[in-house]
Amino acid sequence: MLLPSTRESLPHPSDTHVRGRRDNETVRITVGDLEPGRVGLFDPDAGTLLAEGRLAEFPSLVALFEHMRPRWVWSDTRRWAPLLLTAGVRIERCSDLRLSAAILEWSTDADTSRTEHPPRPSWLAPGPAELALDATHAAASIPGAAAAPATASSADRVALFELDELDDVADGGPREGRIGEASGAASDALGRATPHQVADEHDRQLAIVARSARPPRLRLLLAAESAGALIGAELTAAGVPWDSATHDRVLTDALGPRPRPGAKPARMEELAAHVRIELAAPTLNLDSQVELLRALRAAGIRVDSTARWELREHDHPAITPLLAYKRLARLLSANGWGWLETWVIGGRFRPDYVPGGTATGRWATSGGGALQLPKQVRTAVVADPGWQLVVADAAQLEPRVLAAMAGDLRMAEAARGRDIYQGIVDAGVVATRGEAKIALLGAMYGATTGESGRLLPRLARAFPAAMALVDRAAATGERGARVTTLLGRSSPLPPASWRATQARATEPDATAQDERRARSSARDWGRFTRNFVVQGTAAEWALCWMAGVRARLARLGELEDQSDASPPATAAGPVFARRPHLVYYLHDEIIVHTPAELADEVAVAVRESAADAGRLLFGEFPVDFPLDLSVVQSYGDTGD
DNA sequence: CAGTGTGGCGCG
DNA sequence: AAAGCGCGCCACACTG
Repeated sequence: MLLPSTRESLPHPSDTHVRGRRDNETVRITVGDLEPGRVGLFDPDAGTLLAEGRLAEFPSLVALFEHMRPRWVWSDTRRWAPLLLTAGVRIERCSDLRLSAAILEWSTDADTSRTEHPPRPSWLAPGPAELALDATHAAASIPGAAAAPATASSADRVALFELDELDDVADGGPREGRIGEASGAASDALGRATPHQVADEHDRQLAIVARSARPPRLRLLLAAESAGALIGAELTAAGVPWDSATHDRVLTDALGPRPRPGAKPARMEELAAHVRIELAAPTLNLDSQVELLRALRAAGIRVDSTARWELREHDHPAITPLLAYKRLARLLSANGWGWLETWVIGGRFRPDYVPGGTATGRWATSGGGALQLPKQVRTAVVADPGWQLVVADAAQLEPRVLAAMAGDLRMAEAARGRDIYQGIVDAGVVATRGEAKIALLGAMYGATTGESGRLLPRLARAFPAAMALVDRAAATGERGARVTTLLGRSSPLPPASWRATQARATEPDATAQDERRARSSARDWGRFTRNFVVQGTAAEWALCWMAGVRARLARLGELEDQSDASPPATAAGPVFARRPHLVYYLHDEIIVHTPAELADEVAVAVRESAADAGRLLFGEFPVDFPLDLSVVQSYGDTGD
């Protein structure tokens, strides 16, 4: 087992005197603030304060204990991990209580009715522990999951903060908004937690997990989520190796030389002039949708928007230069010289990752647009001298996840050892690879019309189990209930406005329009929950994959530390300068920056981790997760 | 004038 | 004409 959480580690021999602990127990150490500016490390199982010191001493205190390979338990990885990384201290594993609470808060797997003592209120979780809203949801998305006959007692529903600012929580209504998002008050509370409070919260969470219907799955999810949080902090610390000169060349080739502030690049001006002539609109500002739409219609081009997909359908001499202009405008505003100056410092792009930042468990980023790096500028991602990039993405991850979740053997068979879309063609389900792709995406996204909708029945006939899973998830969402991923992340409830719309349609004086609107919004939410179970479980696979890669890279790095075959990647910071390390993550794709002589071993580690992730989630179910993997100097050289 | 909403487009 | 999910960011347009 490679995932930090699931590997039981032996305490260092010299630690056995620290406390009488069985060898197979994982040591945990909680981290918190004792008073402003002072940090404490606490052993909750021995009840001992292990160490305390000034905030500046925190990394060296952690370093003192890391050889015991403890699980570091803290409120928020985004607060604590950067302090360690800038000081050159790497840890093996942690528990992020903020992210865990966000998952457990809605974990309908947790059954509070079976215990005399409901979980203690949390100073951490921003909402009431609504633990039993929909007993059937688990069965809807987890094969073989038993529905927990749980009802939340009112004691579970107390507001967890005794803070007036959180009135909206105290009413006990469903919380809306982003997963893992903390209010200002919550952030303050997080910052002030003592190591003892952190320990209490951890105990509370462990108790919820233990009472849940599927403790091993939730345990894996929380471990993976926490590993992800650590990786997110490490990705920022290491940064994406970025060659600004290459980026500048891309910009100059496309746009012309960098213009003075306020001016448009030469290529854009040329194209704009061209468009103005063709539209006979000499003063047209192409950046204004309003003006542009008016000018297009005045020129006899019947469009309802200025969107590219719509413009593309028209044959008019203004269209080609207009589309070229829009493409350049996008490049300039999203990833132009301004972006380069703001986001690339010292040869590294350091985006701010937000692990668990979306409803489905995918990550978000804030600033820099790291998850939207256009293919065009990926040539600027270049390994340091003597280093290489191992770029890998999981081929058709979501359909494979769906096949495995649903236990659909025929679909898994179509995927095994090949392109799943081709496999579907070979199985005689549809005629072409293109049709297979459209049909499968349509199944996961909830298409109803067009080519996709037309192909769905054939897919359903060939793969009834897979189709039934997503259809069930959609039906659950249409009822306004939650669905759950394989490991136990639950979807949010629809907003109050959604419920109001549904309620209105059932009133005696409801109009046809009320009913239509209710039906439409129910379908909308059903498409969300349909996709949630697949996208969310795929995100879980990716977290496990990445956690495995991280663990294996750490082992390679220990060896590499002894050698100096490659020059250090000093811009990667003190922890990673001589070790292969993750530098980029994009839903189903990773990049490892590695000393060149280790690239082949890294590639093996990445592949083995993918296989491990499949087994962690799906056991021996015969599904595979092949990777498209390349060892390159530049991200632009991967061939896709 | 700042704050908010929307269209458009990049990524998976 | 966006059929069909999840995001973030930019510029423009509108609101108060």
